[in-house]
Amino acid sequence: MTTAAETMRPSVQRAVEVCPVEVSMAVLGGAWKLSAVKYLLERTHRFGELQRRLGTVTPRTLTRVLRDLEADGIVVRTVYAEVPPKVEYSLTDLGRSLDQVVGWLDAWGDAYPRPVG
Amino acid sequence: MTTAAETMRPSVQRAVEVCPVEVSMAVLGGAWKLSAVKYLLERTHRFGELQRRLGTVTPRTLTRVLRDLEADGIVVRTVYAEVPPKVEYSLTDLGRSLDQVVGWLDAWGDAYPRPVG
DNA sequence: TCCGACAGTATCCAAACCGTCAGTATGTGT
DNA sequence: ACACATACTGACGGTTTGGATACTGTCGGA
Repeated sequence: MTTAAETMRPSVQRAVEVCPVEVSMAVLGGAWKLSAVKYLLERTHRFGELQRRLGTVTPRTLTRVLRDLEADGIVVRTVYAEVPPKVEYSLTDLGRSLDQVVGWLDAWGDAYPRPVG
Repeated sequence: MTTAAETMRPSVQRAVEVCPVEVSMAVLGGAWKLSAVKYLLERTHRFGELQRRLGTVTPRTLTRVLRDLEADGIVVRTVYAEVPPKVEYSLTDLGRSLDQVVGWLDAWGDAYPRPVG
């Protein structure tokens, strides 16, 4: 049999040993991840669409980000057997369950420096 | 004059250029950070208390985590001129404003692998 | 015939992150 | 005399993360 722990990415596994919040941060932390999720909450995107909306991300990095999110069960990757290639990214139920927090973190980040001065 | 941007840590500054959610992750992302905040939401802690509650964190790492949180306006560090040294860490208003999200992320992380298996 | 769009890969490189180990200073307890 | 507790700091190193740059293959359009 295969337990969930065996297929988890190393950083997530480590987090499980420590604290639930660490698990969340292991899955959602890191550059571009939540921005990508934020756009995917809007609607399904193609690879190039995400790249353009994120602005300065390189294809190499975006690929890694999306592959991690896929491995963690947040996004689904759908490949169409067409030429030129067409690949769509959308959220799983688990990914959609992030709607609230992402909205919250977006608002908090937007207001961030202001409480200081 | 001094703008907020000038005193921000580099990773936070970069995030500001990208997206508000990235700002949140720049401030809150990384090992031990949200776990520390979680305990500090309970009450003020001394350095050693936090270290023991976090379990396997090294003093070196914990220091860096707390210094970052201080620089980002999340925690306050109070040093008492005593021997042996006594240092207390507590949350700022901004830090306390994380109560909801931390609770949410803790719950989400706790439930995490179950939706899959 | 050559160019661009598409969704990436390959390879290399730099910075950030996090950990280990050793050491600091001072006062109390045995 | 010696260890212990406290809250660190410094030097160093490995691993992970993220970025720069160049390249792949196929098709439709100019």
